[in-house]
Amino acid sequence: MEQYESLKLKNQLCFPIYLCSKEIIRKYTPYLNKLNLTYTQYIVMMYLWENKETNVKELGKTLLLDSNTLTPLLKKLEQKEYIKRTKSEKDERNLVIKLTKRGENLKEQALEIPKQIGKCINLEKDETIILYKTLYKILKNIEER
Amino acid sequence: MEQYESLKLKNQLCFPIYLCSKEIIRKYTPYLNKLNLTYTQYIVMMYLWENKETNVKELGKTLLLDSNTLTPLLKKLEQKEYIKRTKSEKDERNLVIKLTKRGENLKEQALEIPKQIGKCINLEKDETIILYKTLYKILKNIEER
DNA sequence: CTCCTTTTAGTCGTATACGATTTAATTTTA
DNA sequence: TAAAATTAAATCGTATACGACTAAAAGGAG
Repeated sequence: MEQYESLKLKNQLCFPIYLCSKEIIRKYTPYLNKLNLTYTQYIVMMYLWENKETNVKELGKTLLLDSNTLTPLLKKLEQKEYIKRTKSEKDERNLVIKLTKRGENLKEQALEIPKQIGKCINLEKDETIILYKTLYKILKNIEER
Repeated sequence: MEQYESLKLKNQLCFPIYLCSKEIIRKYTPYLNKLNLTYTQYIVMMYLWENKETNVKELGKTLLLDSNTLTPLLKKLEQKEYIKRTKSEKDERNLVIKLTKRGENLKEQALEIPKQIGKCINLEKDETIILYKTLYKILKNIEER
């Protein structure tokens, strides 16, 4: 066992995670282009398709992103008229983020995407479940320490 | 079963991969700061600690990055005097990338990092192995189609 | 040998990602 | 209730990440 074994790329766990993240997102790109969305914009839209209304703080807590990333991204989504950004009346520090009709309608077109990506990733059902569980375990472990 | 179930964030596989990538890299950051490296610079250094000499093409093939990302990154590593960039004499299209003594020495300090990150991720041995295999399977599947 | 193609880096524009700081609104506390 | 502390979003600077394009060098066919 060599002294620097632990520093070899093939022994890193984060490296294939980093690669998978990049490469899967690359696979999303042609489908997302059709909807005029980037991957990060897409997961914001997903959150809104589920929740209808949110704010920067809440969204950031789910996506693990901060206002420094979200503010410009949300402005872009507003430009595309997929969302509306308005100050909350109850608490003007809060920004209310809502889907527009157009943003809501996009959901229909998006339905094709998970199918296509699933085909690309092409794992067995049980592999997928284990992977999924392990990833969320890592996230839980990391946030703890 | 709801019609839009497949578009919920909790049913996405890429989403936790994307989160894990970001969050693990966030954990790396304080350790990498001590070495004055970013995560991407770190994996470039890892490649060089293993291979001593490379070029943009070869490096990009391993890290799945292109010259548009690597060129500025390598220039920064050269500024820090961790690497040297020189045109190949045999083929002037090729850029020879080599460690400096200083870059080589950094390896010693880096040894602590995998230990610390391992503690953070905190998976069982067999979980790690399965995760690792599944991730490389995804990468293989993706590059195929 | 010369033109054409291929290969390798580099450049440019856009979009995250994030640490650090700022601004404005609200809440707490003395 | 006025000052201090907290909170939410925005701003700023730096560093990827990547599609599209450019420039320069090398290789190959006629």
